[in-house]
Amino acid sequence: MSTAPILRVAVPSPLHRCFDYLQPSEATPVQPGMRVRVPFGRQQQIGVVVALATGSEFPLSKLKAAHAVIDEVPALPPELLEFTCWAARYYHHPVGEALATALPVLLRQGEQAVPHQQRRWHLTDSGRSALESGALSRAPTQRALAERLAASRQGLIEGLLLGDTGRQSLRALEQKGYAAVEMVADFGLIEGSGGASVELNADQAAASEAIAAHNDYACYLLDGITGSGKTEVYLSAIEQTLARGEQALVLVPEIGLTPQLVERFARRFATPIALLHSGLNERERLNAWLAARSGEAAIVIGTRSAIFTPLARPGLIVVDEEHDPSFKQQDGFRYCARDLAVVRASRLGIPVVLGSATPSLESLYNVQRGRYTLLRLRQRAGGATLPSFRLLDIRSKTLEGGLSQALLERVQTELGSGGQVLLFLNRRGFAPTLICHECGWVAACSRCDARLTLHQGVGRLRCHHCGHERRILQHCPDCRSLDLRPLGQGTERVEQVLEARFPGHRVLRIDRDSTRRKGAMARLLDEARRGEGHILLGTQMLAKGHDLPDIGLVGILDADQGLFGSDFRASERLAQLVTQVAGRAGRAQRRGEVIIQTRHPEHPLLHLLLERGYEQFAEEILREREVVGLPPYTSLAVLRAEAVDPQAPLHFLEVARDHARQRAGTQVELLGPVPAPMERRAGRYRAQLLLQAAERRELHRLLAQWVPQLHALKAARKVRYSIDVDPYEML
DNA sequence: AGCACGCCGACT
DNA sequence: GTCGGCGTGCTC
Repeated sequence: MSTAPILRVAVPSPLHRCFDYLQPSEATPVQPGMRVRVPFGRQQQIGVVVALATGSEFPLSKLKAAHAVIDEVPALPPELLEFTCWAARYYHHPVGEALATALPVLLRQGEQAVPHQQRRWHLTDSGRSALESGALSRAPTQRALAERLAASRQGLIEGLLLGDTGRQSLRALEQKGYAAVEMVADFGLIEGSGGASVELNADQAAASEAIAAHNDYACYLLDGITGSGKTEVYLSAIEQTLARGEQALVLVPEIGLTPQLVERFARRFATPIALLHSGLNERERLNAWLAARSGEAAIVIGTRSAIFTPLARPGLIVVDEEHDPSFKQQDGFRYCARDLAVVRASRLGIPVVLGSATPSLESLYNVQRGRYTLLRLRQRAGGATLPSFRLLDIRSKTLEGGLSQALLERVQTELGSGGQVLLFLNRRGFAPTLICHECGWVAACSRCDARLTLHQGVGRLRCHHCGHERRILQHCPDCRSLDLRPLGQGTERVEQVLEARFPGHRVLRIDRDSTRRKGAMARLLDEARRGEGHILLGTQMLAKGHDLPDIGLVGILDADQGLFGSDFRASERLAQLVTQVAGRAGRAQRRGEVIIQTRHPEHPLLHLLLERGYEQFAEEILREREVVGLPPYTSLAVLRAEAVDPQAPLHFLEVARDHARQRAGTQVELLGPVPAPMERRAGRYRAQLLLQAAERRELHRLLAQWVPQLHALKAARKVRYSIDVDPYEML
């Protein structure tokens, strides 16, 4: 005799465990991955059945029954369910919350997992003969409708068939039995036209063949300098995936999912493509998700969270710009989609391609270790040469809007010869500081340990850390002086200076402020591509793989921010930024030039990067990381805490640290706690405790015991805390 | 995280 | 006399 199984349910709550339930009374067969509505405390929750069990640690008599089973088929297929649970364990995040993040919001809220339905009309056989016999000649509207239906093979969606009128005529056709309606799923997919195909160069062909050589798990690092045509390799590999009848999942950075990229895919493949990005509403997101799950979508392109897309016939995963920090989620469930892509591919037994012109140190390390296979693209399309580099010492130089005279003159000659210029400054706004010239008072944020940035365009002072905003002051609150001056350079201010200095030329400013409105970015880039003699001025947004016009001169206004960051990844990021921005220079016949302004022209890292290139630079930084024992040679985790009370975070972290000490061997080092580099943010004090281990295994052994117990500590009640495994930023 | 229970201050 | 502050404990 078999008893009904017990449902092990992950409920969205910050608790690191599952809850057991009895099956609901109507005995639907329950499978893992199905959603259930369950009583939880005094509330109701929607949870996911993680497993079926024969017993429970909890007294059987106290088990409650689930209210209802929502799905007939598991919302999460077994592979995705197990993968997500694995990720929750790896990042030490509560399973219920991890599963909730993996599900589209509508499914989290209990909606049925069905795509949007549309009414599709087609002509019946009798309708066809009626049309041929001319029976509709006296009803012109009906006749027109019937003719349009006759011309379409699969029938027409009602919205497309009808304008404002014609509804009655359509009903008439239906009543006569000439037209019939059916409900069809509308996944909102893009239908590629296909056709366009490009001849690959030798490097590209070799890379694409390597990827397609066998279809087991293998991880490839596609290291291709800017303009070497990485996308063509992806497309070619995907082509072979599709030819096997399998699906491809493509992950791109947040800013990388541009209409140009989508067009490129659509022009290449005559297949349905699903997009998953932040611009979708919840219904569209669910539709795309379902299209991937059903296999309706052959290609799925999405940002970070798309790594949790169910796939009916997975065949290949691609991660474009794999070094991009936006693959790491910075709050809640702090996963890294690039790392998870490798894990998922391995579990699925399919290849994964990580592509970048500036690979992350982690990936290069994995190549050295023989875990990844390196594929190199060394030729630039169209035979374009790499730009030349020049360091410009700006110590004791007069700057005009952050530009030295030497750089300004170079801009002048470049524009004079009809070339375009790209200037890079990683600081938006007009000026990063407003200072009183009389007494030295500076405008500071009342809620953060930070200065307010002056935004002259909107006439406000803004905190870039908490969003706090105020009017621009007319006089100093300390000494009443009217002499308040902006100090330092932001893109807004440089824009003004450039406009005054080069009146005949268009300055296109591209930063978060100028591209906030929908489509603004596309319009600016469009103008840049069409025009001549433009100056492009922007923040790091410009460095992220957009299709830019040929640039004759690239200027980096201030390289020093990246040279002395508090974060151990600062130099890696600077090198990636410089290399990516420089990659915009000289793509066509002419050799471009990159000028880097610095107050540290002797800095060895800058020289290494400019003289030997990114790869050598990366090798050197890797050696340094090995010597000082930083990732990827060690594993890190950070426990962060914040509270309004200034003492509470440090106190909690001390208690937590002592708690960990009791169960940590000598294998895991506990460093700190220390206040965060910017201690107060949005009115809360922040601190962090660093955990470091030579063996990832040891770190995880400790975290697995320790993290679930933290919530029971008294000191935890007074703070908000989070655990970050493999942190990207130590802020 | 929610949500309730429970035990001490200023008010219709 | 109550309404309500947030400390503490629980969720199968």
